[in-house]
Amino acid sequence: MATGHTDPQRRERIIAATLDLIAEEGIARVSHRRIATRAGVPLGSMTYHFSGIEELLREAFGRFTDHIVAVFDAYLGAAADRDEARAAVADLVHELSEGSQRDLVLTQELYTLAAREPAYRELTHEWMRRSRVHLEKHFDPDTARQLDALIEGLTLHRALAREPHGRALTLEAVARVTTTDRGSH
Amino acid sequence: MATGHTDPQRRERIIAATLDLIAEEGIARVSHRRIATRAGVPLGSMTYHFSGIEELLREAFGRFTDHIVAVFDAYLGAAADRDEARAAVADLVHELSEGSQRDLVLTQELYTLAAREPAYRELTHEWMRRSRVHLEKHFDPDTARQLDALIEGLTLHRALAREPHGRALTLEAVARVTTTDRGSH
DNA sequence: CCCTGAAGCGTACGAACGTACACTCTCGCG
DNA sequence: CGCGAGAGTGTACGTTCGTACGCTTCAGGG
Repeated sequence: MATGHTDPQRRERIIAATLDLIAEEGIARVSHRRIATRAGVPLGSMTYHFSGIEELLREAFGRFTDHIVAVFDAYLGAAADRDEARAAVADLVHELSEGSQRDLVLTQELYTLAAREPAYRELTHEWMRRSRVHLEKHFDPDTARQLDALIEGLTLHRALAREPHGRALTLEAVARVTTTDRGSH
Repeated sequence: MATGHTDPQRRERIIAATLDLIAEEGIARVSHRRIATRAGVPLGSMTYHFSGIEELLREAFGRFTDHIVAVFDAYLGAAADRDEARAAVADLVHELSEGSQRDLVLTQELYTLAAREPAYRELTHEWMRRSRVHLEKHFDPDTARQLDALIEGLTLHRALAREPHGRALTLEAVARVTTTDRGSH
């Protein structure tokens, strides 16, 4: 076609198509051609806008963490006190584990990359940092850290379990971790 | 070469090479040829022993879960009472998060597959079931479920964190989740 | 109105891929 | 000893891949 026109949306559409493809078919099936077809752009656009698949993946997961951090912000930012924060955490866990399959899959893909390549760990660090900022508004730093890990585990197990646990169990776990005084054993 | 001899170790070596390759380079870079080179077997062996990459992956991750469940058994099976169980859980979290990079990466790869394809979820179900069997020897079922999720989250966050938390924090989180009586908030 | 530089595209090439299948080799039976 | 059967292999085919690069198109200056 060669429109000769600058098209600033082109990059974004390619990135969106990349995330869709990864979510549906996995990193293993990502290729320039498949992304181009999905995005409705010519193959030549791929190398024109991105130096290679690696750069494309980094950008795509950058967009994804922006999105997922926004979800965290939406749920945790509104909480006014501890109890609201606890409820928000439970809502978040249930949203992430039974909401769009897309976010769940992309999260796992990102963790997989992060587990192997430090470059992607920057993204997960930022994500963890941002979620802790919210949690530390209501809980001390150690508790926030534990709670953050608990959110991760509950979300994953709930998403993968044959019979996902109910909201009551989520809330109980959150309450236990955020209860700072000593109980007997 | 065509030795004409049955070689029962051949399959196992291929599976081991597959796991090594996945751990080091990721699912995206798995191919018959690369596995064959790594395993020191001719290309023709690949299709002779396995109907295709899919079957190979299923078998490989089956071996991996056998291994990882054995690690769970080793840590949790020996605990004689609640406090030993708590300590074992902490040991397990720290072993998984700072032990071999290999197990960590393979775990994430498996979760990624499980998040997208139900077939792989069978493997994670069995894994979760087995770990709960151990935990339920010392804790009630709801607590075991929460603790199992906590283990997952603590392990992952510890493995990916810029500054991993110490054992004290792990133990505190475990204690909180396994403390069954009510504390004030 | 023409010219030019930037923006963007189509295509071709070499490498790597999965798979099929004709083939070689050895063991054990007769 | 000879030979059939089955285990295991080498190779060749069609496909798909990433990438390079010459080409087309058009906005804006002269």
